[in-house]
Amino acid sequence: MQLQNNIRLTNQRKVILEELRKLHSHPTADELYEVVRKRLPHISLGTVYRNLEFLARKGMIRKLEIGGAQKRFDGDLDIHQHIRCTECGRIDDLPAGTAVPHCDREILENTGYEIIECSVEFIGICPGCRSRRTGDGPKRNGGADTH
Amino acid sequence: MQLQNNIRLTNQRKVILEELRKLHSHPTADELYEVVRKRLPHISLGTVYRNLEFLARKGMIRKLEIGGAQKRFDGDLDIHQHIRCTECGRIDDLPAGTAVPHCDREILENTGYEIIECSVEFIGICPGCRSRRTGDGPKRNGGADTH
DNA sequence: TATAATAATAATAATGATTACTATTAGCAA
DNA sequence: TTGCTAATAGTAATCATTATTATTATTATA
Repeated sequence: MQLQNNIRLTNQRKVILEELRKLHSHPTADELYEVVRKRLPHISLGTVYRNLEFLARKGMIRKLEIGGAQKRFDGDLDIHQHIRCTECGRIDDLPAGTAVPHCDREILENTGYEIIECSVEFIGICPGCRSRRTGDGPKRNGGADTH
Repeated sequence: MQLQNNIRLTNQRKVILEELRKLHSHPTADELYEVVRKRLPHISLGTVYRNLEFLARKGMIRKLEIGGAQKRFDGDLDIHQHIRCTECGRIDDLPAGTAVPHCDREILENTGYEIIECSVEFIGICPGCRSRRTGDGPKRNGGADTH
């Protein structure tokens, strides 16, 4: 069995893909590594990095084109935008159609760029961090979950 | 003379701010370091990093909330969006009003986030890289400059 | 099924960007 | 001027990611 032509199905690759698709937290490579390690205790972090890049290149997962110190990945291929918390780095999905940029095609063409994608990212403070600042809410990662 | 209350005006800080404001290339810390070094040959890279963070925190420059491996800074405080080349990392400005996202305020409020800003980033391939791929154009960083 | 070709792996080293540390210097208020 | 202290230069440390390499596992084919 193969994932598709020319793609070897290693157990590591299968588990990485399965676990990423289960999560809705847009994990970094090391976050996913910790999850995958519960099923494959001897997997190496490099394997997680390599497969995330590989799967993204094959179009099977999304590598998020957003800010922040670490790369983040998304198993959900449906078009949707994100909102990121500046305090804790948490990323939530926005429902499809929430933020549709008005792209003036002519002006874009005037820049000479060949457009590949448009990324709309909202930046704010998540419910968890907001209540943590006032001290009366959930202590960690509490609050809204758009899933 | 001070930049404003509680802000010491060191020569390094002054030069960093001046040079960043002159540039329209959204430089990384090390790119700006190379420029500043021409005026202050003994300045340290750490000083550039520290002051860029400092000036951004004071609202005197913008730290760009966009993708890519390195942080980038902008001396232009006017609201405008960017377009980034996936091949060379070059970032150009889009004219104000080019990409105005349709933000459904209600839906955003439903996520519970306190919105700080909305970043619209177009991702594509710049004219320089496009012609480099076909081999008939400018060899480095040629092409559109929206300034 | 056995075998060969080679892609993928684990472990580790190396790299690149950024931050932290520390003794010294310099900006600014009195 | 003097003193307080933030800022600096130089360097080390950290963090995320990529590269290296010997070994293992997957797949195509005999």
